[in-house]
Amino acid sequence: MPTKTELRRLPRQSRGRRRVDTLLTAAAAEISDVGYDAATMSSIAARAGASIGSLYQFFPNKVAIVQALRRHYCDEFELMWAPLAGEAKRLSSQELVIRLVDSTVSFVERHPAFLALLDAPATTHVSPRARKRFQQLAATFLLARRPRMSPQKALRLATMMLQMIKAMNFLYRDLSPQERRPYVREFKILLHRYLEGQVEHPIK
Amino acid sequence: MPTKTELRRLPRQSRGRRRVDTLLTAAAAEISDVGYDAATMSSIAARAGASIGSLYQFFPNKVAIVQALRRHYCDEFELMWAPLAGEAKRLSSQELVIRLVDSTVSFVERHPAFLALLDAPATTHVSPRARKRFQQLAATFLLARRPRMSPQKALRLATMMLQMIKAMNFLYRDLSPQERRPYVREFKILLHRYLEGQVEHPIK
DNA sequence: TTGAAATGTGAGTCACTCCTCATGTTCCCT
DNA sequence: AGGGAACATGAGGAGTGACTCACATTTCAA
Repeated sequence: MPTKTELRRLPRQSRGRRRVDTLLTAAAAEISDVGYDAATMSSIAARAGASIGSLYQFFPNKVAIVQALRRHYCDEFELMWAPLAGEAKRLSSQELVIRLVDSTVSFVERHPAFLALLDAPATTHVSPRARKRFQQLAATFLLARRPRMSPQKALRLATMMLQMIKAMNFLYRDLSPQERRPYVREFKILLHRYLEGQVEHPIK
Repeated sequence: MPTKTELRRLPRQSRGRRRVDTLLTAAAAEISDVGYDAATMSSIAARAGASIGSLYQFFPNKVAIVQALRRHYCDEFELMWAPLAGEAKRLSSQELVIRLVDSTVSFVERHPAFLALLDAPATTHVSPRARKRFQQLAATFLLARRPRMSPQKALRLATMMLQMIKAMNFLYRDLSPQERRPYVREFKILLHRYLEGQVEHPIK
């Protein structure tokens, strides 16, 4: 049976809400500093200025913390990208790509722990349902620009697009700051060329 | 200081060489079955029909095992791709892409542990030197086809290409067998369109 | 044959980290 | 004011898994 990863208890007082917030912030900082494996429950609690017991008041285990973080990230991404769905029909293909890539870069700059979580074990991933919803969101961008495309194809392209963005995140994390710019540009070109491709492709 | 990850002792007898071989095979099987984290030194030794002590005769720690595996994989990849360097000038862009992608797919089919290691911690990665050599190899393919390209650009394109192939591996691992084919095709198209792109690109 | 080097063994040590719990403190409602 | 619920604390239980070591067995060259 899978591990329970919901909050153990929902905070009821503002003190509790502040605690949960502080704990998640500390967890993100710790994970970004030392990585998922080396981030221990004690170190997270200590960093938040809380006791171990306090941490366990709200989070039943380590996975629950990471999943809460990921849910936050998911929400922020959707908030960030939601407007694009409406604008997509007015945007050119390259403008869409630029928006998607640049917003992602600014996101990972704001959330270094997101990059550190790129190779955390699969047990910490968000639910397949949430993944699907995310893909659907990306698919709407493509469908808005080309309404005649089949939903299946839109979903396939969206999956590819998201995978490319994930690949960019990996590279972004591992490159030195001055190498990043040119590669980000390269990813825009790559995505644009891929999405732009119109003619029937010769590869069987 | 970083962990020592060389072999603790080089096997001197054929018995020893067999052991090392068996241990590495068992490690790959175990990692592919349960993942890097859950694969314990005891479980690996047991799977190889050896004792813990025997395992530690040759490998000083867990990281050393994974690095030995990765070195094997590296060698096989280079062996597999080396011929392409010579043929590249005769191959069309799409033929090159097809060869690269198909050989990678057959590789990961033969070595499921390679996929399982995709999100093992960075401490288990091969040395930056080995990485660089690999990128250089990929760069020669591109240079062979377009000798007028600057080495810097070739290296940048090679890095992108390898990153795409890595992204494909992630997707390949996470997809169901019947979903894989169409996505592999999609990656060929993506790579081809990216490498084929000739005109100055409008993205700043 | 023989002895030194190579290899094999597995119970035990050690360090570490997740998580519980009994008890204390703060908050808030009536 | 008072009492119950929410929150805080940190020592310790419990389990795990990497790694050691003293000793046994096998190999092989001289």
